[in-house]
Amino acid sequence: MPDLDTLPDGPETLRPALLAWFDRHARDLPWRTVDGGGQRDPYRVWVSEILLQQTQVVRGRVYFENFVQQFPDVQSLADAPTEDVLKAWEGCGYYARARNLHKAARIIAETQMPTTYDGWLALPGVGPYTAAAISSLAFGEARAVNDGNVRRVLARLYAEVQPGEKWVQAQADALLDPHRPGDWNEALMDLGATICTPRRPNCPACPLSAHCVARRSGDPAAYPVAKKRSPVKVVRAVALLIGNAESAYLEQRVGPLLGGLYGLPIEEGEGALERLLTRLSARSPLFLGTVSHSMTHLQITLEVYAAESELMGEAVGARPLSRLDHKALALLSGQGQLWEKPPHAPTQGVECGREYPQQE
DNA sequence: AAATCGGGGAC
DNA sequence: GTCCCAGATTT
Repeated sequence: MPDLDTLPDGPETLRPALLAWFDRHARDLPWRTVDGGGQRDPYRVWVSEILLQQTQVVRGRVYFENFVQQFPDVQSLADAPTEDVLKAWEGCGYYARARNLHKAARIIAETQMPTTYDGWLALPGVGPYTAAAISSLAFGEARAVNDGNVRRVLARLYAEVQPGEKWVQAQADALLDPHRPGDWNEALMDLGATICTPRRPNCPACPLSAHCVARRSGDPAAYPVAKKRSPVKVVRAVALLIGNAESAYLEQRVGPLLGGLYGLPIEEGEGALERLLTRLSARSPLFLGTVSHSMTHLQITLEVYAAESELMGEAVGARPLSRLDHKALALLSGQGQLWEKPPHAPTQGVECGREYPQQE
């Protein structure tokens, strides 16, 4: 016969414990507002869930407030140009979220808004987590979410060192309170975000501490083990600035990386500067400096040159730009000396800098 | 199953 | 520097 003292406690024990805590400590967040009938606006729930993918709440909140003010409903979003949506997303990262959100809005405007998990899952940018979140939070469907918070909380609750996706979903499904699915999902996520944190969980404040196997083990932060990461790729590229920090020649990027955003013309590899000059009919390049930009899987070093060309610049502020391009443009704002070549260029050991003509 | 896709918070 | 963040999509 198994030792009952070491068995994890069941749903009947855990549900009331966590929900009672949630009723008192739920975070006050703008997408949680309800109407007179106690219902949430599915559009606001949807927008928030897309914004919060891999984005911390404090940060997503700022973008959410601005986004729903500019696009208060599905129709206004569907009617907007993609570029306006990207501009509202500027600086938030993972821009495929904005592109897919906009694409889905146009699909909804042409058909109707889904009301079920399966319906939401069929839309671009909506995966298993987001479909479960929207269907439970806005429509009361009994679907258990599986995000980073849920994974960590359940891994500790059951002392599972390497919780797989299937395992987490199975535990989440079993624990979900079918009477309050939305509240249960948010309770688990609030707990993970405020109490059961990655580095130093605040176990004394946790409503589940008496039931947590990882805490009983003495080192709850050891669960789960960190996921392996692929090595960061190092990239070197050259950018050309025609114009100045306020008005410059920009290109719209294509492809998955920063796709849809605008930025300085860029080339990679051998002869990058020469190819840029030829492609843009530019001349008299002057080295402005380098900017380094780190992303999760990329470490980009950009050598920025200023050059002259007949190409017309445009107002930089009107376009959506990545942080990388804002850094590159900032070289022209607070610059000191400019160089014909990078100071570290191995061609000669003598510095050959010269003053750049003052811009008026 | 593993890579790719941003940028920043917290340590 | 590390790991992580209300993940989804592509390879």
